[in-house]
Amino acid sequence: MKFNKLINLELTQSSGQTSQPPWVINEEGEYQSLLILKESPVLIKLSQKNFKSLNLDYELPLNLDSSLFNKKSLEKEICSEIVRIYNLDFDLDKFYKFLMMDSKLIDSIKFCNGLRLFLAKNPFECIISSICSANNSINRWTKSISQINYKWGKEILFPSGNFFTFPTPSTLSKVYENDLEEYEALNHHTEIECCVNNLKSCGVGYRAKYMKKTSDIFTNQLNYNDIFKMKYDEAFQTIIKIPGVGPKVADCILLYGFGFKEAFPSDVWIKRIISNLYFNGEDISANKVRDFGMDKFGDYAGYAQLYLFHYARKSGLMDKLTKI
DNA sequence: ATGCAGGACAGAT
DNA sequence: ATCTGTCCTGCA
Repeated sequence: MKFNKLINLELTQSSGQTSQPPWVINEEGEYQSLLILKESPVLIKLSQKNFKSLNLDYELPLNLDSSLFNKKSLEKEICSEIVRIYNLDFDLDKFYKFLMMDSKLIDSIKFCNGLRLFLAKNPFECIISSICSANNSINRWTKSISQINYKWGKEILFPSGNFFTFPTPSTLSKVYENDLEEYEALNHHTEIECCVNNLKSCGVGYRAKYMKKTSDIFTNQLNYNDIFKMKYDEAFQTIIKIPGVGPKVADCILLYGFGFKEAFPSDVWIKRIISNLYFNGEDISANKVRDFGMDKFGDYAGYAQLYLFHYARKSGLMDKLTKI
């Protein structure tokens, strides 16, 4: 299958969006991920020769009776899910015309050409990823999330290898928080050094308890599907009550997990960039940056944040701002 | 080796 | 309402 849309897959994958860690690259250079669809779990393989199109191949699980499903409707489902995750229906050319109206933003187009939103395949994975990303580096939170995925996800066998679903809120809520808790629960029947079946062993640090509490809330109180039905403000007020979720993480969850494109996640980098471009380098609060971004960019706020961040990163603007 | 980067939060103003 | 110190880990 093929999608004729402008997209830079590599850039989109590596841009640090907190929906999920980057997909796994195989020997052929394809980006692979397990998707759970109504018809069946499928292993997706994406590749591209140039930024004008995206090629899709897929595999079904081993030991699956292929007479049980309809190939046509499965492929239709796969396509609409890929269009959704990579936001392929978003009109990038129109967005670029919008950026061109601001002389400070024009350069971002050539640095970020084909960069798209990378939306969650699973909102809960995005919630946990976003909590993990707080006060953390991209490299570290993606490794932690991958470990959580294979330690407590359900394994599914494909011809190309084995992949794991992301654990459910219920499963994650029951995982030990740290090695000591695990050690006690096992009545000391093992060395504490061997206790790695716990959240902290994934390198999440003090975020372990936030993740456990959050998992419990989504098991017993909150259905994340309700968030999709809300308006942005209500969704923000709901999600910011989650432990480990402040304004920045809430906006990441709303943007990458639920597709609220009017969200403008304001971290220190966005703050430095906005301050440098629009406030003469003056020190402004994260809240003011958020208000400014949402007001200036409207429904393009999420994309503007993405483009500003990577433009600054690639153009060397960030290095310049760090040295101040 | 110590110091620092990165948001949320509790406690204080 | 706004500020300060603390939380954990990986990397200079």
